[in-house]
Amino acid sequence: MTAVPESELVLVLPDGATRSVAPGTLPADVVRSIGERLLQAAVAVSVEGTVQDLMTPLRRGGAFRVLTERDPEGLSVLRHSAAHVLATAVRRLRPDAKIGFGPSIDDGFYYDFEVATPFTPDDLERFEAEMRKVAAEKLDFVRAEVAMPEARQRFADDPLKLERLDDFTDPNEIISTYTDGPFIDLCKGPHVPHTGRLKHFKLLHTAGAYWRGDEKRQMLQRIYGTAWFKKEELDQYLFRIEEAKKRDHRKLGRELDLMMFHPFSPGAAFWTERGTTLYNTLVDFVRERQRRDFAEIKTPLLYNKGLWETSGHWGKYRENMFLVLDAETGEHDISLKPMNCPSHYLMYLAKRHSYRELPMRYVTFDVLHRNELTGALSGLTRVRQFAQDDCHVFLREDQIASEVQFLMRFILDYYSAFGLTATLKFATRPETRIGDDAMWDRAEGALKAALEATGQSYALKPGDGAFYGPKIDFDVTDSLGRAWQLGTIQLDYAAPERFDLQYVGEDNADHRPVVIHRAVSGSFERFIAILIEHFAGAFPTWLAPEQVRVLPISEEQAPVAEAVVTRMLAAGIRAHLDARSETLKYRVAEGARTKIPYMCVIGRREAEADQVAVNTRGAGEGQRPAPVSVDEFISRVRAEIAARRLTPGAGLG
RNA sequence: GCUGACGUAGCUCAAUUGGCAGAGCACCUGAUUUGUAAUCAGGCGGUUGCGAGUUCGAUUCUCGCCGUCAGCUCCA
Repeated sequence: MTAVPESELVLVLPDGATRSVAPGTLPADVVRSIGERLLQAAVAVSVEGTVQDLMTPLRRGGAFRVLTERDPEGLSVLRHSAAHVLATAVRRLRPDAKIGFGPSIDDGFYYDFEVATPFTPDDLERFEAEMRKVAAEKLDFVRAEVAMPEARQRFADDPLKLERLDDFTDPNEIISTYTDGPFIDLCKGPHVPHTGRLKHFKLLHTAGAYWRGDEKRQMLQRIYGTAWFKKEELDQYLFRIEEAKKRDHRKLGRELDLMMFHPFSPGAAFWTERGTTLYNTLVDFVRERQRRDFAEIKTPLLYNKGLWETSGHWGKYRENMFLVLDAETGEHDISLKPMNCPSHYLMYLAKRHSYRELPMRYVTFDVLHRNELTGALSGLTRVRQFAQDDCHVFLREDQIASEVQFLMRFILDYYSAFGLTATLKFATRPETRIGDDAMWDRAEGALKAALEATGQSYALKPGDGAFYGPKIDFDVTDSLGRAWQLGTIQLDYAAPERFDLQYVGEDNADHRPVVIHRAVSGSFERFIAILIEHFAGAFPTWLAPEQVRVLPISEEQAPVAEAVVTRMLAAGIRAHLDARSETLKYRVAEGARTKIPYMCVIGRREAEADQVAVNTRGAGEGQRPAPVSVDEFISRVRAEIAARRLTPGAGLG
């Protein structure tokens, strides 16, 4: 090894070789020294794990990796550049547009513009066509580092950029601009070498977005797009969007006759007979799991505002509560409950409790109302009326670890019953919080210890906890790979104070319990939406509103078929008869479309032998159903339901 | 709440520049009694989301309201 002057940067290549270069050297030059062809393929480089582009001077040494189209880190660089290409195109066609921010995001990018008249779908097409021109021109992305006065001068005509420049308070911070052709933007990068690298992209839609995410500021016009290195990746992405649309619970919910909505009650579902069966089956499932260790209670739906003043909700969240006029006082000082917590505290307060009773777990499935903004409503995932599997645990501080472990096991087991897996997030003390540091140390320590005892991996979300305590969030991933935040375990030290909750300890003195808020499904409404999309409407037999449909081939078998249905109902199977005067073909097609797990056909042969010919969902068209004795079929389906198997298969036996 | 788009039969969708609102499926009736992914025929079904305005005439143009969707903001 030759001695390297201290001022030199040492770059360690993946194969262990080193290069030493002067600070300020461009990565492009380093890559060229490795190979001209590598330079052609390079998208950006990674220095000590930080992605930077080829035209940003090197300021530090360390592990040096060249990123090509094969490296996923390169994708966000491409997308960010795509945003600049979009802005370049927009400025060509709409020179008056002021430019906001244009970052890369999951699956794509966006750019915000301030324009006098909003964009139309036609504009979007013209912008995309113009982007293709900009890409074809292969304009180099040129980086420049400028001093503040110069930067102000360059962006003098763009108030959005000038405001952005105000954020540069640290005089040592580098202000950089990127130029591609005539377009210049204040931007720290990184970017691909030139616009020609952008090949496979599509503009998706426009939307309004507040400047700097502040609803008090003006609304900008945001354009969303997606970009990929390979055409197949773009096609796959667009295909995935289409598939997701087919599974949309709002569409399937109507097609499968599960629920509906009506303008007279926005944000509240009407559950059909089938949907109600599904809903109740789900609630029964939770009930069964909670039978031993939880106490289900019901509390009132309406409360005087005094309760919300005590809980602290009246001041801050009143506008999200449905207030009811009290005819006697003439005031709106009654409200529908938006959550169950305070009512559980009142139940707890009604008696003196011994340390021996703890942990005590109250659970309630009551209807809750929250007056969500109209623009926030969306199908079953964001509603005004819903129910939670809402539990509050009252416990001693020394029980936190074991309780958290218990609840976590409960939640994860619950998800796995649906074939859903969850990732865990550990959220710690936020900026604004109550309680002293010692309390937070204890709470976070206990939560963390319990988390780690489970052996589950988790991500840390520092500062994302509730204001009253740390929490564990459960993000569930569905069959399309989408993540949904469902379950939560939250430690609460504030509520026991506000409500003056107590228990009598071993020492015969009063002590303050801790409260844990726990939800598993989040809300049943939202959970059902996720289940519909996760299963694409093809529910496991135990959840299916209609589990078996019995089809007599002709009128002759109708009485036998009806008797078979009766036997199935008696065995606890949700069976229906379809003896309509339609062809078997027609009835089978309809049953398949409705995603019934089993269709039992009864012809002359089956009727004589007390058998059914079973069509199993998922076996596909043209399946050759094997005859099974009615009793055998019933016992197999019962076993499948009892085991809550995810896919029907009893008939294939 | 904000920005934009949209709202035609139960559902999915048509309807030249403003000129008699239509199809498929579903539903009803009849025929058919069917051996595995939509049998045939006939019929019912509409104050074109609601309310104003412009016009000889409005599904079509304008305004307001309601709702839905894509986002933004919010989600105790």
